[in-house]
Amino acid sequence: MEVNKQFSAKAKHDFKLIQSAVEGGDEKAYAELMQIYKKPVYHVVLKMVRNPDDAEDLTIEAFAKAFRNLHKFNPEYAFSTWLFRIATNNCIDFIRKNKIKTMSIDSAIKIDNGDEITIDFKDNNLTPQESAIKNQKIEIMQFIVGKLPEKYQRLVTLRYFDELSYEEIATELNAPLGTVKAQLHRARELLYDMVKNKKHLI
DNA sequence: CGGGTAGATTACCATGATTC
DNA sequence: GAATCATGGTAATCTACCCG
Repeated sequence: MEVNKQFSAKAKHDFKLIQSAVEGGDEKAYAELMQIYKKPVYHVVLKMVRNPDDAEDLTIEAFAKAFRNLHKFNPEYAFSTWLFRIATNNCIDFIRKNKIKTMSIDSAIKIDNGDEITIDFKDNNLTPQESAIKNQKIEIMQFIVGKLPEKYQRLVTLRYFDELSYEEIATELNAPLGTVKAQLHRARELLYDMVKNKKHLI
């Protein structure tokens, strides 16, 4: 592990610790790294989640992840940079998870590929006209899909209206399969979101 | 039943945009 | 110019279903 000369003494010290941690399995080195960075990481995390309990958890998680992957650490960058990125990414994922959890309680949308598209609205302004709305579900569906970012429109159209397989879509769009899967997943996420917050529809 | 597979979800990370 | 947060790509993993 060659240390870049332009790093500060502090950063160099970090590298030493990392080295003895990862190569020598030195418990103390781990402890010291944690000691040094625990507070800063905690504060970063806390700012993102605005909840001390979650911040505690996420801080520990971040360290766990970082240490688990210490051998993959690229010494081209300062350790702090790397650590913070792990911490923030972890937070982002956490926040995402929570967002999903809190929605889809008062609204549900279901898409399956048997040519059936159903949308259920279940919130306070339930009216006798609700059934009428349901009759227009496909139109609504197309309307909502029309509001998606173009990228996703394409995906959703191919998948749910043209009924192509993931692989076919991947070929069609010349994109990796994993990308197609993830993007479609996100498109669905967006749809849920839109149905929930109807303001987005206008 | 079990293993094969399409599809769905999740983890991980990089980069971009925005704000301070 | 760093801090903060969003968005996106990729791959691994999980799940449900089918067919033998």
